[in-house]
Amino acid sequence: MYGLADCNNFFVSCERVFNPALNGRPVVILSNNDGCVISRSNEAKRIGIKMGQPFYQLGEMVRRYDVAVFSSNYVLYGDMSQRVQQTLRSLVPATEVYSIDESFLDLRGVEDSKLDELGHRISYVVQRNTGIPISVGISPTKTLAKIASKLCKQYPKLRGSCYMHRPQDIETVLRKFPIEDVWGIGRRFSAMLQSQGVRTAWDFAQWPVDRVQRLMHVGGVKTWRELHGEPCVEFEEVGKDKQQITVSRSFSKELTEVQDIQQQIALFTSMAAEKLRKQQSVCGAIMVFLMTNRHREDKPQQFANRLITLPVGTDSTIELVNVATKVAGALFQKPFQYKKAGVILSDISSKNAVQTVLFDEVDHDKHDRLMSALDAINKKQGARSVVVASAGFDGIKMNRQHLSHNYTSEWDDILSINCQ
DNA sequence: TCTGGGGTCCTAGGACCC
DNA sequence: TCTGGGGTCCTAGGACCC
Repeated sequence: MYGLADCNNFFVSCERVFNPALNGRPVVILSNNDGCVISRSNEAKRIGIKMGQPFYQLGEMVRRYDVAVFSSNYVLYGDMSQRVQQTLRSLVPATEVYSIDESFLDLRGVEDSKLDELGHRISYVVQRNTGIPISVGISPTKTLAKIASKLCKQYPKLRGSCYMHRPQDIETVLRKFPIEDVWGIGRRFSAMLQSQGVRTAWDFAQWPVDRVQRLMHVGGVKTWRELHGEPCVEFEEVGKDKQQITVSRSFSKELTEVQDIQQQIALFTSMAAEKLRKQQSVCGAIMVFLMTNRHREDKPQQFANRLITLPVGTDSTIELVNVATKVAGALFQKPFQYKKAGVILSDISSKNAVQTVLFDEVDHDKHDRLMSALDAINKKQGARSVVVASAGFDGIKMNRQHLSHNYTSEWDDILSINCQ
């Protein structure tokens, strides 16, 4: 049996833990740059605020319904996520962290007769220890466990956990479960299936498998088999290293000066290199991209990007920033106004397997020592205490007008709460 | 005025090899 | 008239996830 523990309205729930006055009110959390709604309380869903909706489109609603609005505070959410994961680990044999607000639970070895009780215990203890409400689904496959956990959100009488295992129960649920809500069925396949008369997970499960293979390839077949109770998506306990590391942002205002672009690219590259060193990897290639505002049809559009292959795999901020800022300078063109930019590190491999070259122009040992010192200082003194000069001290040109406190990590914030 | 960010996997097609 | 066969590797793009 697989379990899935999914935090309810996670970002909203994190804000509510430290600000209980938000309970009962519509609450929304905005994406970076205060752009779109990315988390909603049930009250916010009820008054019709959509996932991904641009914030400015809410207009009058915010006042009319007294909606509480927050910029996303990833320092806080990341920390709360750790607490939830830690609690989960203490309750089951193994967990697989799937995203910031979801973990799969390995329940092999747990007696079937105890699963229902265990699910409810997990839900209760996580809420008690962290303040975060969660929905636990338990079923023979990951896809079915996801469906079971969604049922909890729909039916409060399940009290936070749903153990769905009897074939007749699974059939009853699948017959009502909308196809577009099934894990692995996205917008495109959902539209295709709807056009073929498939409305529910059950309708889809009735298709012959070769038809699924023909129209939806291996991914579709996996989903189909999982709905039939045959596990196809394995449990993966150990966190794998990233094969690709991206840092990109939209800017609050379009950038039109090459120096500004280069400074932002230098900063993004530093952040990406830091992530790379954290997983003890090196990258063999770096891509830089600049893009204009795709929503402004009245202005000239550009998506400029270039991939640079490095002679030797590296994790040095200095080396990567050098390459990236040069590329950014070359990509930049005058009439365009850039709204977003980013870097992608790829061809990632383990640091202790670096291929050297005969005529290496960079003293990698020296860079290693410098990077270790830099990471150590920034860990102790706070992120970006020491930066490469080209990244500047201004940070990212981003809007965050509704930011909450870093309740779990910043002493100053805690003091300011006590003073209120 | 205003519209997020970061990933993975799979497939098709081209380049290249013998 | 008529132009092999079978691989591998790489990349771009499309699908999906949160």
